[in-house]
Amino acid sequence: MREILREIGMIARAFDSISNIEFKELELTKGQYLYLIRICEQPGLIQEKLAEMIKVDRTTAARAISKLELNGFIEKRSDPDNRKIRKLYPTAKGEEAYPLLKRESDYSDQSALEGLSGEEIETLHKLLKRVRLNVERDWEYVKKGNKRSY
Amino acid sequence: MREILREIGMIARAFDSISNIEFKELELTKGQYLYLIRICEQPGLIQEKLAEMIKVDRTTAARAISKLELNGFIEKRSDPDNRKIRKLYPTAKGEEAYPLLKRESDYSDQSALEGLSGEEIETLHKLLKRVRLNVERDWEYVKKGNKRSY
DNA sequence: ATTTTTTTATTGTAAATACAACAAAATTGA
DNA sequence: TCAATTTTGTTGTATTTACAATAAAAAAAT
Repeated sequence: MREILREIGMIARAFDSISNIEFKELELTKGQYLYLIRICEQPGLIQEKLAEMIKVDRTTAARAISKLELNGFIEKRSDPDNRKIRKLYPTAKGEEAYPLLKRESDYSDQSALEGLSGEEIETLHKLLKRVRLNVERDWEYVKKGNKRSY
Repeated sequence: MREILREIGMIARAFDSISNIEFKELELTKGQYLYLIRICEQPGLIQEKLAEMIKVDRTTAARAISKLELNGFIEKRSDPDNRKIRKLYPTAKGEEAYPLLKRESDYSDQSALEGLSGEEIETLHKLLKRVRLNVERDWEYVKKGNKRSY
C-alpha cells in the first residue's frame, strides 16, 4: 500500500504552518487566510459553501468568518431573496490584503514544485484532483454520521 | 500557476477529519492517531523527531504525546546514555490499537486512490515525495525564524 | 396546504494547537 | 578545557477547532 495520504498530510501541515507564520504580518490569525483568499476570489459566497470547499467543520468556518468580519476584512450581506443566508464580500481592507495572499500562495506552490517539469506538474495536478474527489465523497459520508467499514 | 497546495490542503483536512471521527471508538482524541501510529512503527523514537516527521509544533507534539502516555497508549523511557531524551514506546494497549489504525489508514489510502491505475499511483507517490522534500526545506527555514521573500 | 426534511447559521463547551519563555543536557568550537 | 550553541523538553497563555444543541428559513414531499 502506497502511503499517499501520509505524504499529503505532511505537505499540508508544513505549508499551513508556513502560511500562518507569514500572514501574521497582515494581522491574520491561524487559518484565516484560507477563508479570506476564497472570499476575495468568489465574492458572494456563503459560509456553508466555504466550509465545504475548505473541508472544515461548519462551526469552525462560522467563527473564523465572524472574526474576519470583526477585524474588517470582510462583510456579511443579507440577501433580500433569501433571509436565511448571508453572502460574504471582502471589504476594501480585504481587497488590499489579497495581492499578498495570492503572491504568497503562488510562491509556495512554486517552491513546492521546484524541480518538477511542466509535464510532471500537470500530471500531479490531475491526479490530485481525482484523489480530492474521492476523499470528498468519503468526507461528506462520514461527516453526515455514516460509518465506513474497513 | 497550478494550485497544487490548495488541492493538497483539501485532501489533508478531509482525511484528518474522517480519521478523527473514526478513531473516537479507540478513545483517541483529535490528532492522536498521527503520533500513535508512528510510535508503533518506530518504537524508540523521540518526541522532537516525531514533531518533525508530522510537521507540527514541538509543543503541540509534547502535549499530544503526554496525553497518549496519560491514557496508557505509550510510555516514555529514559535513556541511560542520554539524560536529555525520552524514548517513546507503545504499551500493550497501544499495540492493540495499532491494527485498527493501520487498517483505517490503508482503507483511506485505498479509497482516496480509487480509480487510479497502479502506474498512476506510483507516479503520484513519487511526485508527492519530491514535493514533500521541497516543502520540508521551507518549513524548517520558516520555523527557525527565517523569512522567505516573495 | 401543511407536514417533513434540508439548509443555513449561531452559541456553549471541551479540547488541541501554537507561541513565548524557560531550563537543562549535549554538542561544537575556539 | 570551557564557553557558546544546539538539542530536547516543559509550562503558561491565547486562540482555534470541533462537537452538541438549538433555531429559523427554505425546499421537498405528502
